Amino acid sequence: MTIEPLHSANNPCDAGRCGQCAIHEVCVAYAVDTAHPAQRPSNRYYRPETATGSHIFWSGDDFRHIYAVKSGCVKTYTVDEDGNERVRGFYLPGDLIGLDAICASSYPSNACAVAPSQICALPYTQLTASLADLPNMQTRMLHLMSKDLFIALSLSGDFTAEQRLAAFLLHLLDRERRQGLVKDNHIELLMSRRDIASYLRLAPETISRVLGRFQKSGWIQSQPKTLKVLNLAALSTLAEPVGILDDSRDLSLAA
Amino acid sequence: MTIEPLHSANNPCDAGRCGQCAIHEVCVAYAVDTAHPAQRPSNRYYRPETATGSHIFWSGDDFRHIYAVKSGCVKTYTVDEDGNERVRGFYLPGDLIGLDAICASSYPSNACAVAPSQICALPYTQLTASLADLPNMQTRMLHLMSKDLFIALSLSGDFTAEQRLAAFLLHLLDRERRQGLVKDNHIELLMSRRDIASYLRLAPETISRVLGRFQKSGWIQSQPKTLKVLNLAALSTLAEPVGILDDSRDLSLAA
DNA sequence: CGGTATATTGAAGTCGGTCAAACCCGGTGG
DNA sequence: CCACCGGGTTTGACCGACTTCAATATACCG
Repeated sequence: MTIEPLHSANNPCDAGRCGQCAIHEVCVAYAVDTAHPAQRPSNRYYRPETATGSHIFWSGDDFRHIYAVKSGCVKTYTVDEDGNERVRGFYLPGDLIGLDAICASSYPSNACAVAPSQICALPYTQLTASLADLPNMQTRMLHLMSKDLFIALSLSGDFTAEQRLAAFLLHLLDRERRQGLVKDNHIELLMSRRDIASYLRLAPETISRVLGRFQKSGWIQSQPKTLKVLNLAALSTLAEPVGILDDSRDLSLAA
Repeated sequence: MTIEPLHSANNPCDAGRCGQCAIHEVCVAYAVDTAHPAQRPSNRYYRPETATGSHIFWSGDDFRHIYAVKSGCVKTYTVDEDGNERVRGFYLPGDLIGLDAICASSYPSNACAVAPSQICALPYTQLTASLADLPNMQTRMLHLMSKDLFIALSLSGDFTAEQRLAAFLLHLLDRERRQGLVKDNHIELLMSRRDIASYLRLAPETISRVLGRFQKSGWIQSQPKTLKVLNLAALSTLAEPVGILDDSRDLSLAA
């Protein structure tokens, strides 16, 4: 179930900034441009770089756009009445933010950059219009939503702290590897321990402890902002029950 | 963000069994027929009733169809190497099964009827073809996937047993109410305690205990296969942090 | 009816959470 | 250059919610 790139070699949009974007081959925003070349320049969705901590939208804001991540990392999160923050998802280059808002009139969560990020805003109405024009893009859209659903369902299971963290690390490694960012199984942790903990339904202390155990076992080399995987097999075995590492499933940039 | 019914009053497909189906107004299968009237009879997707315990597909089966639930209830579940079963979702009339397989070549879970169920099988290729023809249907499809994603993300949070079970019961009540099946806040529990427990990441014993507590508080009247909600407000307050009860979000049949 | 699966109830155990203190590291300013 | 500061991270001790194990009760179905 492979997907062909959405662009053609001599597409007029390539003149714009989109064509130079690292992820344009798999970008839905780029595809929208391709469908509407009359509306050049093709970088009309492009926004200035979003700084760490800046918000893209807030919970309750009117749902108007789907956001495509070009670079960096974004988290979505909710805050309950006691002020507890809960991270619902991390979004890396190629991901779309706001898909869980389509069934509503407003966003169900806040979206905030956890690293300097480049984001494109796609008007939802225009996006759906383009989907009808471009069968390839419709396919890609369904794939992206299916992927998100699959990951959410997989990770929502009842696993040990070790299993969930192992799965998370391997998923990150896989994503970064496909972006060509990985050298020697070296992962860059763009998000804080606290955010990882919240995402995995664990306490930050637990993250520290588990990483400590992994390190003591010689499976990883842990540093605050980066992390090196030394024993992929051990982590894979541990993470297997979570099920998001199945190779037949393309959960990467291109999915 | 309301969606108009997909059928027109004098649609030729109404002659088939689909037109008499209780959920045809919101059924994607019905919409596929509407898009291809030449291929009548319209009930070609219809399958004989699936008995309780019968499987619709198995994990690893080639992904070819999306299944639409017309009546009854289906669960999807995985089994890890230790034989532990984990329920990933319950599917009620109007729901689509297999959306998390779109990004893969095979189904990631087993699907099994937990009550006598009527199921329609939609070939995925034909479904995507129809999506391009019918803007309304594309919208509906995106809504359905968004809804599933939203629910999965919401329920995947780290909540107490009480919160999760309250949210589950209210969600069930809401769904059954919209089907017109609810009389006097009386819920029919088509699935077993064990399945509910697995779905909510709890032990079956915990389900019993919490239901016992709810009953002792006078909030519900609990019976093995049915359940009556006596204090909706109390349950709603409890379930609020889970967030799947937001009225602005149409998570029902029609979403 | 009896037999089996499911549901309930009780007692003991465990994993991860909470709370508190120590540590580390980058940034600031003297 | 170094002392100080403040967030994030790490580590330890204790605690609590849920699980597990075991026994009983109830419902279902031939």
